[in-house]
Amino acid sequence: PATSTMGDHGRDRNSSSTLDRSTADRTETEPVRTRWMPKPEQILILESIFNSGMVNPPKEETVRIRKLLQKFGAVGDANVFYWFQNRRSRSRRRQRQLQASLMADPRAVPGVTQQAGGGVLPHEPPTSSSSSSTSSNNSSFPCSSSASSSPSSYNFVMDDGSDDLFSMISSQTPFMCSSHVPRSHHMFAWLHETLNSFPSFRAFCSMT
Amino acid sequence: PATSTMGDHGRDRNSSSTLDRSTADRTETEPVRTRWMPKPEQILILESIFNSGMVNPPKEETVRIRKLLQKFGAVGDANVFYWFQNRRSRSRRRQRQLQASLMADPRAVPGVTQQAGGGVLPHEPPTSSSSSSTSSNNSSFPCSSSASSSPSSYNFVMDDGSDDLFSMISSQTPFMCSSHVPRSHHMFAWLHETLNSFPSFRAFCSMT
DNA sequence: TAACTATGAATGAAGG
DNA sequence: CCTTCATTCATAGTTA
Repeated sequence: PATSTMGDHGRDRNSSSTLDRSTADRTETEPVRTRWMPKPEQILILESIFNSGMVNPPKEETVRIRKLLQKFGAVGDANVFYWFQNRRSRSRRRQRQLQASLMADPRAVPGVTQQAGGGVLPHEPPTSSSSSSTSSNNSSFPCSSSASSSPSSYNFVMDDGSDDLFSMISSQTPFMCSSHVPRSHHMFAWLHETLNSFPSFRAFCSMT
Repeated sequence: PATSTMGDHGRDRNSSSTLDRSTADRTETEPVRTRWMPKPEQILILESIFNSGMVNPPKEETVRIRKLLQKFGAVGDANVFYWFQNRRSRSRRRQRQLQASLMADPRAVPGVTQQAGGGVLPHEPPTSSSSSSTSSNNSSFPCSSSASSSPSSYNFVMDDGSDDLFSMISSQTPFMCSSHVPRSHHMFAWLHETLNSFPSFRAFCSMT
């Protein structure tokens, strides 16, 4: 009872009908629409296909993939479609961000330097040290977008497979968490100054 | 220091085979990517911005905010992005739950009704459910009360121990408004007022 | 120590 | 494609 099987890529009625929450009823025919949770085997397959270069399978291919995945659990065409769409999107964004952060701090090398801090969107390296605000990153990758040649057809991009269940390079860093907690008035001083950089703030202040 | 990975909270939906991407073998070096832990000052700022009405800052603004937060500790754009998204989502959820439980039994409108499992959650401020139209009514900021009246004993003075102030502020009631970029000074109005509840802030301002 | 809570970080599903 | 929402996973911190 999950798997949305919308036959077509396009639309699907499907309104999250916000039904009752809570109460784990024992009732059969559960109305609650739970989302598809791809099983590891399914992810493996999807990931493989994606990394093989088929990042945007046509409908025909999507159906085939779905049938394949179905051997390991219920799944609909839509699920497959969405999966590729999201994978594509997030992969690209991740890539873009990686590039951007790499530009800001060339020191971070692929080896092992990931740490807390997060990134622009998906995962990104820390921000450690005093990275002066130099980053005004732009769109940073010609990427595929330009190739609008064939609609909904193979789009071999050879993503470097930045991440997947298997080639995940564990990166851990000792690193110290600078617990630099500024004194309160220093904070205010700084905050005040910062806020003043907002024209709207100055306007507001002069208004009162 | 093994940090066993056997937690297994939640996870594990009937997965057919024995294979799980999350609880699988973590035999290697600890891949524990520590997650971002916003500092009190950062939370104050984020909360302020959120409560000012900017519940969904555009990318541009997100970067701005990140740079601001960065003064108090390492943080990435993604962290900010996630923070707002979660804040928004959970605020809404609480709202829904509140309303639901309110509909079930209008009589119970306690501020604190600890109950196991299914009760009302901690209070989240009123939210005129998009009553639409005109009246923005209000203006009553949640902070108010104690703070403004008299110097309600804020022993600032101390150079360092004034952190506890932030925890007070951060728990103040917020109000949600439509997810639009207000582009106005509401944000600053709220922030300004909030900050003014800090004697040390006022002192600082009058000093410059 | 285990259960619980709050919340950061993903990711499935849509809307535009 | 992009952005947003809802749900889920994972964990630092707290509590009994």
